[in-house]
Amino acid sequence: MAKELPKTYDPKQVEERIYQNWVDKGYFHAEVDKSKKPFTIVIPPPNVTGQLHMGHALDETFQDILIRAKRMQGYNALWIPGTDHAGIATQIKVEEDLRVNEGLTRYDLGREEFLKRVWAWKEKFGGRIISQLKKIGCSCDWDRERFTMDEGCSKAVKEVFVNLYEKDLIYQGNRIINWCPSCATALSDAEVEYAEQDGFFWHIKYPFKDGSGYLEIATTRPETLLGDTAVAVNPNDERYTDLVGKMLILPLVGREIPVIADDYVDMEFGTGCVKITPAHDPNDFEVGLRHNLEQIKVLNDDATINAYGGKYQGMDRYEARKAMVADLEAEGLLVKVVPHTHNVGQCYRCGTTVEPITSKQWFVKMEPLAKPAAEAVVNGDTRFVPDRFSKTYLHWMENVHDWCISRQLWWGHRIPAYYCQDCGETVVSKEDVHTCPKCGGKMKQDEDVLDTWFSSALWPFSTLGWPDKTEDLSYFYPTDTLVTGYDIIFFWVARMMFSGLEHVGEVPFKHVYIHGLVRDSQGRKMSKSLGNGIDPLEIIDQYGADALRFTLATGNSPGNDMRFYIERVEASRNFANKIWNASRFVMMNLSIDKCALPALNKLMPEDKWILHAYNEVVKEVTENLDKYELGIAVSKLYDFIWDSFCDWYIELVKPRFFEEGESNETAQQVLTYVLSNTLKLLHPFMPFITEEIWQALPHEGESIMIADFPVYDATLKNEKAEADMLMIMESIKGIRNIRNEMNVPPSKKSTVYIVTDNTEVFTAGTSFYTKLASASEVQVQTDKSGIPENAVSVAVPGAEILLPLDELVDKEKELARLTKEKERLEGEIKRVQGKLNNKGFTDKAPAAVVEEERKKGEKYQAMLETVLESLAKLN
RNA sequence: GGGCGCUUAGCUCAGCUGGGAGAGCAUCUGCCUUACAAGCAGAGGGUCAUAGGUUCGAGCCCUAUAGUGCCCACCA
Repeated sequence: MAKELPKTYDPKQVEERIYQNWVDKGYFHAEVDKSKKPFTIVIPPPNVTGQLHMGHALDETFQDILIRAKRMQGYNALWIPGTDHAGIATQIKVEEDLRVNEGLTRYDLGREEFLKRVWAWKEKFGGRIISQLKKIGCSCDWDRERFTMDEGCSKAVKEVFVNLYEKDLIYQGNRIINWCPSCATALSDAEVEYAEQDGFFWHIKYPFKDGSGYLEIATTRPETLLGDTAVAVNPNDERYTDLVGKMLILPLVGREIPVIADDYVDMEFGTGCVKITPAHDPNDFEVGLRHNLEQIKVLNDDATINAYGGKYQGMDRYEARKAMVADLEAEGLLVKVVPHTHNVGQCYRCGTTVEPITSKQWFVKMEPLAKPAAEAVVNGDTRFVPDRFSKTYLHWMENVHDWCISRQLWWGHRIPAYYCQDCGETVVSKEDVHTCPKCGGKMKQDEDVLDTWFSSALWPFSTLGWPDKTEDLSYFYPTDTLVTGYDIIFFWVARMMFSGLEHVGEVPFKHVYIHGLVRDSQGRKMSKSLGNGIDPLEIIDQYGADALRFTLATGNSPGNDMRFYIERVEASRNFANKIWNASRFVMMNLSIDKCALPALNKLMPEDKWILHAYNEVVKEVTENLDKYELGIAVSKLYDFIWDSFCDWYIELVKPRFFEEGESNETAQQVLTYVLSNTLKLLHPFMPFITEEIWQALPHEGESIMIADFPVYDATLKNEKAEADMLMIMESIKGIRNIRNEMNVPPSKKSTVYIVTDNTEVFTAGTSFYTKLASASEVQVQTDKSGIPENAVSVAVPGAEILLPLDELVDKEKELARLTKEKERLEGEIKRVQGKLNNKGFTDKAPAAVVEEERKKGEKYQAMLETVLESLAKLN
């Protein structure tokens, strides 16, 4: 029966085989089963732009931990995998690829051909991502793999669009939007990132038409002057009240524009006069609406000056800026140039400075949708972990603007709106519309596609079959936990929330577990440009998926960023190896073929202790998992396995393997039971190694991943055994400590005398002293008769231990050691006495706490007396 | 300008509802003890950012300050 395993754990021999077996057996697959409670997670679908990075590995590790734990706990656990078409991001990638490899643009290929290329890209990288997820160990239901542009998702997108349009929650309008000149598309507010930039304030004279002087305005974007249709001042600004209504001559252009009064102008800022360019500034756009000003668009889609620009036509925006400033200066209209740093909006995909531009786009009316979405978090239908992110979420929900959803791209869901070529009629429909219902003319579909997040927003229910009323949907929805990073709360979480509520009538998930970013060893964000990214696949290749997962799960608390560096992975790999070797030890001593607890009355003290400790870990880990304290749970398992099980229990139990009989067999049973069940607890975190070992141990069932998660067992609770063993372990440590400090080599054995009132406990521990504390012989007695005078004494809780090490003892060292110990104990006693003498403490603190202190005081006092006695003897 | 974090051992970080400061790595000492040198047994190292406050008791709760990071915001 005894089995031999290799000396070190080699993940490469194990992971692929095990994963394939799980897949073959269909363990990942979930079907509606009303006899079980569902537990559902939908994956944040990775973009098909490229490959997985460490952030994904973190995200997916957390999800797999949760889903595996729940599956073992008897839930019908479903984890839906998939990928996201990632509109702009993917299109940029493919265009780049096209440019580099073929020297072509998408226009060279044409829409249809270009889309073929993107689909090919999607097949390649989407497939790669899925295989990477598998390498991490993700237990996704691969039969349910989805893509945000597959048939089902497309159906859901159309349904939602038409639905919202009919409810008047989607509208088409000519409004100011963020325009990326490089991507040549509109962007939503969320897709613009603001970065501080050094720029200038150009102070420019705007002369009055009647020749009576000028107004001085300051601008950071002089080129927009071409589109000015007014200059505004604050109505309460006494400097300018008389001038409101007068006409100015727009420099360089010669057009007449009025001076208007509007509250928006801050009198304190700049000159108090603001040029108004309704077509190119969001504020000015609003002012323009209030004052009925003309919108003059002066930029083309590529940010060059359009026909309105006269001599500047065709120039790039910055080129035009330069030329215009020079011309203004030549005309004596430039007053001064002042350096100025300000926030400039940039495209979140390509980094190009965006231009606010009025444009005809599609929008989602947010206010009616945001309200219930905010409410659902306020009333706790959906809870953020950690809670502080609900504030971030709510602030966004309460201040959100209408969502610009149309994109001038080719890759994405085509907007289901059709326009009549003849009469201009607009029809929004789920089905293709070819002829105009009004005039019978030819219809043409809108050229634009939807924001990629429009389809991501439907993910929790589009993946379950919505809009059809499927059984899946009614059983698995709402999903239980969404796991994602704080960086996409606005992009994604918020939008899923209002979408789920609006279209399904229920929140999309009950909990949102938010994690932070994975940073490099210096705390920098991992990025391509810095070249500091670490590829999770390389880590897996080198150290194994379990080591990677353990590293990501440990030392990490919800919502906080973490640093990733190789030393941590090594420590995790070492832990895996530790488990491996402990298991080797168990197996090489194994003659039983069943994993079961022995009768309680056969248990030795150390058995009772380890079972008690194991049982406590079961309880704590379960609680930690329920509270999403994954980092705490996994570190408790680490401590239990390494410290309690390996360093103590295995060592304590070794003597029993030198003899045949019941004690030997009991030890085997306890070892097997504790190891096997601890592996179950650890399985969600380290699925591969736990499976590999579990399979090699006596077990029932096909796989650890479908075994029952351990539950707390009240019969194993044994505080007396715990206290007794702690005393024994303390005394072993005490002896080892002394020998260490005296530099006694382990080969030099000595007799150990234990003086105690508690002879029963310490006698039970006799065999441990020979094995673990280099004792040649152990005497347990209640007094000091027969013990050599000059034995070294060590005080431990419950006993005094004496070691006749006379010839080895360095008097000076021993004196120093005892003095230090005396001081330590005196300090402890002082602290405890201070507390106990404090009436406030004894009166107000819980009785149990007071009692505990009292016991400690007694223990320390006894130990101190022992030390004092030894000191006296030494002097 | 608002909001939210963080500041604990040399480094990276845990520390759950307030009750004797922890881990990993690094350093030092001694060990190839028949599971493991990717290991074993030990040691050193912290005024828990600062100042107040609440409490019998504060790393933890409250207030302020400093440093640092992130998010949001239409001052041209």
